[in-house]
Amino acid sequence: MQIDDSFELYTQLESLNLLKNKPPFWWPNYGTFEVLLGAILTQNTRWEKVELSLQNLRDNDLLSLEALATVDSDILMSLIQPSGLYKSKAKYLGQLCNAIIDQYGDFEQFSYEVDRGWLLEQKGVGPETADSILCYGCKRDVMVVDAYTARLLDAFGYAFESYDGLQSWCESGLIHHFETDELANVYANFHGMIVEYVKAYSKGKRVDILRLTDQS
DNA sequence: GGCCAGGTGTAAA
DNA sequence: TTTACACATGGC
Repeated sequence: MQIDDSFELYTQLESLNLLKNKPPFWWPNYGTFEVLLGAILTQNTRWEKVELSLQNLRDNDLLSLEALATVDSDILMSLIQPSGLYKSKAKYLGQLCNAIIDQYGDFEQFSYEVDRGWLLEQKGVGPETADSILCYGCKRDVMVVDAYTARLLDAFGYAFESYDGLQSWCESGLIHHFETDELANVYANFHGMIVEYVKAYSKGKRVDILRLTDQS
């Protein structure tokens, strides 16, 4: 069996109830400033390590735009050390927080006004991080794709040349099946389901798609 | 012990 | 314009 479009994949994933024990819209603290931190900290790093760093920041009252914009960089580095790549991440986080304050004032305004182009201009923010911030932090109708997404679709015989190509395939199959104001939540859950599926049903780098194809 | 994780920036070729 | 490597920690 083949997956013809992303809507078919989406409905198959939904039937597996993969998000039942997850936070709403998958990413912890969806729609808050904390998502922005997680998006940077999780780069090439396991989420459990990000949680350690976030807890360190919380214990030091640093989970705010203003606090992170001014905190001493040595302190920041030591608190996010569990997530690895901590020197770069500390620098990028500080710069990003300062840029947001300069450009938008606060996180709420940022979340309404920021666009993908502005995020991509910031050091340390590539396509996946930008889209994670837009989708899970700013509640925008943007689909995050990543190595898990590519791996799952590879198992169905799909290959994409670029991040944008993969993203377009995911979004275009869904866009006509939902109301415009539903898309942000649909994309958020879709990406979350993909990650959870691949985590649950992979052996090494091979994804077992039988769990999906067996459904129908 | 080597490969990998919810990537990105930079410098060679 | 593509490719290779560094960034850093810890799980398996």
